Amino acid sequence: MAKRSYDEYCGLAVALDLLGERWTMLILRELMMGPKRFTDLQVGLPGIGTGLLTQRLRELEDATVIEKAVLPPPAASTVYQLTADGEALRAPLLGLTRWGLRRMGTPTEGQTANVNLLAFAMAARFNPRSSPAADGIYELRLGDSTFQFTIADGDIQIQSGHAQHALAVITTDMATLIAINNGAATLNDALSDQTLTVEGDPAAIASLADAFELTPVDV
Amino acid sequence: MAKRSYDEYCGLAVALDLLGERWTMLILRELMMGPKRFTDLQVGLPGIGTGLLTQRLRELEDATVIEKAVLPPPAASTVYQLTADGEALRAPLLGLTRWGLRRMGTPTEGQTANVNLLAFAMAARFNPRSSPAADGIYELRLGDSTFQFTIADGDIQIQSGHAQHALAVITTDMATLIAINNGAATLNDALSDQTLTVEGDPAAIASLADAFELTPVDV
DNA sequence: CCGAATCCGGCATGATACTG
DNA sequence: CAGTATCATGCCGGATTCGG
Repeated sequence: MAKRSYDEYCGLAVALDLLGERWTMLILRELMMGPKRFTDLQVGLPGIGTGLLTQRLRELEDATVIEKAVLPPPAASTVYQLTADGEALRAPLLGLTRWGLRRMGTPTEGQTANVNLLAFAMAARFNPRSSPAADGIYELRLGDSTFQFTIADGDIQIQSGHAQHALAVITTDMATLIAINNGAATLNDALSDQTLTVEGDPAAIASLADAFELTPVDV
Repeated sequence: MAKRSYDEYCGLAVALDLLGERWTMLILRELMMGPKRFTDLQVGLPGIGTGLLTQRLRELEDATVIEKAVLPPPAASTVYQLTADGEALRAPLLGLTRWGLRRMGTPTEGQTANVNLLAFAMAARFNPRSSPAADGIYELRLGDSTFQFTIADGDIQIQSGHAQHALAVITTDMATLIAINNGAATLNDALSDQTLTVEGDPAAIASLADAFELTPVDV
């Protein structure tokens, strides 16, 4: 039984034949934050059935967009992770995410919001055409979770976990990030009432504000 | 009856709630080449039913991604065109297209290939990070069809129709573009057997080859 | 000829229960 | 934990029809 296809000699049609099915791009979003297990993916994608997740993972694996890997002992659990082909989707998917961000206000009743999604939203704000002044490694602490941002060469990478040699460590909470994201508060507001604090290079926050297209801050 | 939604506070999920349904992004691809009528869209999207096209157009219109416009007399036909919100999708969609291009070989039996799709594929090859040396307006003649490329500021626009003050006019045919796109031939090959010719600024072709990530040419 | 509504068979999806 | 099996539902694809 042949898969449904647009059957057009067009890059977009070919890409969508694989990525355009329901849930597929959101699975890749999850994996852009680092390797994940089957169950972790399920948690990050409320509403997907186990059967559909299995099918999507197999399609992506067959297309060499993701691959299975076995973590070293003692964990020894199998995880899914992006291949080089999958990594190449980071920029366009972040572009779509940037576009979607502008259409979001405050989370509505029933809308899932969690630290992972907010950290990802932050990463998507990064402007690939910003000056390289913001290049470097940063750590974001959001409630109990920690993320690492790596900015280099007009690209941004986000991983869950601690950063090794961060230029700056940013500590804040979900409510503050939501407010900054939808324009209800500025970075300056958050800095002055200490709902967002920065340790490390004080100049870093100014470069980041520029790269993330936030209102300029007083350093 | 509420529309199906991922219900996540995430830019990508919000974008896909609108754009992730079948055909939607391909409709936008069609409109990225200029305003089109209902029937022209149908022709460019083999397999879509009239009902589904109507529904998708309405969804996109309600979301202010596209809008209806009435052409001035004597044409006086209604066309669909991108709004500013829709234009903002150009870069991410071209990014997805670039990704898909690398997964295409020669057109398979039953796969639709036409001048519009090939011109679009060419536009998608453009590297937004290339040097501004290629900035300008170009005309591409492909069989009986003519397209205009406008390169400026790291963005490329493609429209069907003649260009006004083109730096160069490139004339070629579908077979040649397909071969160049999938690496079966180089630009140099095509230039030497005259299956691709350039009128105008001879330096333009070298800049274009760089911006489109083709093998360098001997000028 | 263009734009759109309706009907319907078939397939994709979502939810749940079950298994190694 | 990592899937497989099953089934009800609803979306999609194609044909037909209808008004401007």
